[in-house]
Amino acid sequence: MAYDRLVPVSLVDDLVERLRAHGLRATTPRRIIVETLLEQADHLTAEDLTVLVNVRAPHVNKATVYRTLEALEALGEVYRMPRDQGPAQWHLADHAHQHLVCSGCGDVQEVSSKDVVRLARALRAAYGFEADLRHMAISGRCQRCGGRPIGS
Amino acid sequence: MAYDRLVPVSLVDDLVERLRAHGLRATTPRRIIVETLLEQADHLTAEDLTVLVNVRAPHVNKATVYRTLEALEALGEVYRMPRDQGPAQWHLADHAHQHLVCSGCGDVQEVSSKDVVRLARALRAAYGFEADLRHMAISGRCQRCGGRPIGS
DNA sequence: TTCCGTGCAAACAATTTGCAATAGA
DNA sequence: TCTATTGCAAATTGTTTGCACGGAA
Repeated sequence: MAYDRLVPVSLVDDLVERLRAHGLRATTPRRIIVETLLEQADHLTAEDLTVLVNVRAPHVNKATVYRTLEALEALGEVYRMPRDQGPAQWHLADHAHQHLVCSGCGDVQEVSSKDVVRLARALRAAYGFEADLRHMAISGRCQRCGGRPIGS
Repeated sequence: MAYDRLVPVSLVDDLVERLRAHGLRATTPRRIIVETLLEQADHLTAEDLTVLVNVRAPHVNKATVYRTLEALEALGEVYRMPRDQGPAQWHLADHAHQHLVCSGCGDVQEVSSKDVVRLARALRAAYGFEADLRHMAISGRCQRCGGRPIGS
């Protein structure tokens, strides 16, 4: 491997090991995809991820990236966040947080609020619904966009 | 008009009038789309809506339905709810409610909780983010699906 | 040796767009 | 009349799939 590592090998191994624990094979493309994913702390699209992966491994195909993301999603290791327009964004599920999605500029801000936990408790009590707090997108206007019309 | 009205004409007029107030024309296709939308209290996809509209007006095109929904969305009259898989669902914005989307069976439940309002207040205070509560989808597991794996 | 995972290309689903004809103001 | 809106078809975008080969177990 000729490139610099931005993420400890152990973290990559850890995630790849979890793939193997579910009967999936630890292949080179998957290893590179996982490593790239871990380097990018925040959200990115399948397309973004493919481009980044291809810097290191030009032969790795878009379809493989999709299939790997799908596999990781099934294991609960990553989340897919569909958006109003454009491709879905993916992010690691390794920490609980919520997304504030601005309908003005499209910016996504990660937050964490104990009021979210309270809301989840209320939903469980009232409807028996187990809310997944690591997978929550709240639409609205960020401070910068305020009341301005979309796209300005 | 030969078909039965399930929705008061005034409601349709009202929404069509709001289109006109924004410089948009009150055309027959738009009127039928709006009327059909008002009849369907809950969520439906652009495809669903097109089929329903075509029962009355077979010539109205899918593209027109999309363009009308887009126009109504820009006016804040309807909301688009993108989903993990499959087409987006649309609903009227005439009442505030939240969506509990079950990742097991795909079911969408409408709820309303004062804890949501509390959460919105907290987000405004902490981040200056104006959450749009009429446009909120919470993922998780409904009571029926509980801990069962997806698809079962 | 077995068969899962891959690259490639083609299919697919949802949505958007270009354009000439039509119809609202 | 003037121009927004429409139907139609084709283009785009994002994602999934079929298949034969290659590599992990």
